[in-house]
Amino acid sequence: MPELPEVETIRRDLSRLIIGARIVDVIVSLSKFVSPRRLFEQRLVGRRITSLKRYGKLLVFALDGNYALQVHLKMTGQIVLRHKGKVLFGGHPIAGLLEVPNRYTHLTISLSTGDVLYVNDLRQFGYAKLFTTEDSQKIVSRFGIDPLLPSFTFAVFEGLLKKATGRTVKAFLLDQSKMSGLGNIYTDESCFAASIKPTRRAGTLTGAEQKKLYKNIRAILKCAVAKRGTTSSTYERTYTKAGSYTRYLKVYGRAGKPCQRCGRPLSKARVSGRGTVYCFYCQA
DNA sequence: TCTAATACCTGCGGGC
DNA sequence: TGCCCGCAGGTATTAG
Ligand SMILES: [Zn+2]
Repeated sequence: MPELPEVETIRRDLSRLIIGARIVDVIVSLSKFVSPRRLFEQRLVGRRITSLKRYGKLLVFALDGNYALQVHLKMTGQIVLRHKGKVLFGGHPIAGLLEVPNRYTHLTISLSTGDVLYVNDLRQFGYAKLFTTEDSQKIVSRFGIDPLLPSFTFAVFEGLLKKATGRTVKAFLLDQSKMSGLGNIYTDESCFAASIKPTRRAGTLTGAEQKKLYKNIRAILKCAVAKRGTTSSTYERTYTKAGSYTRYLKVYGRAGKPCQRCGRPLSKARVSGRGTVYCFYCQA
């Protein structure tokens, strides 16, 4: 589900409402969703939320008392904040399911503001893990560079490519230890924009192709963040404005449909274990 | 050490 | 209608 732009959208929406709030109650409905299972509730209650940060696709709630709560939404996770009778919604949309809590709610956190935070996940791949600040920092430091940071220069990108010459471009872009934040949507979109087949080996890219890929990754992610990401649902009776990047998608979800550049039908293949859409003719 | 395949889950839509 | 299959915005872990 959510990739960098969608997680960043959640982070921005939530930050305004939860920073400074204190956790007054915690309910765990699926014990394997959280860690540590035994002490989770006890350690959280009474903490104040001091910041909300994003590392790639991971959200980190910093808490006073030297704790950090890491929440990953994986494929189908959502975060919903009940605020003054309405809900603020982020992550993977489930059509027609706006009530909270619901059968996919695994974690409920009540705040001193009266708001309630729900973490839902249909496929249960996601997690909420509580660490000390130091342990959390250690985990996050192993992540690849965030492609939206100013420090992610072309030289850095080139260096990463050199260390993965044998891998497909798709596998390389999806590898969160190289860069963190790209997922299946934005990987395919970046490859199309750069006219590179996702099946190409990273080591076969020309200098010009490397540059084009780098530029398009940044441009696409920036645009997607500005558009609040890619979401297909509308959100009535909520505070949430839907993500509108959907209408900019050139290949993702368009297999068999005409390529917007050459008009021929887009191809679909399995690359690096993921459904992959590309134009056989426009992408070299 | 590197790369690829598999496991983890539930639900949906298409084909028979 | 119901059953079976493949597929879904991710990533630890395992296997080669
Ligand atoms: Zn084309």
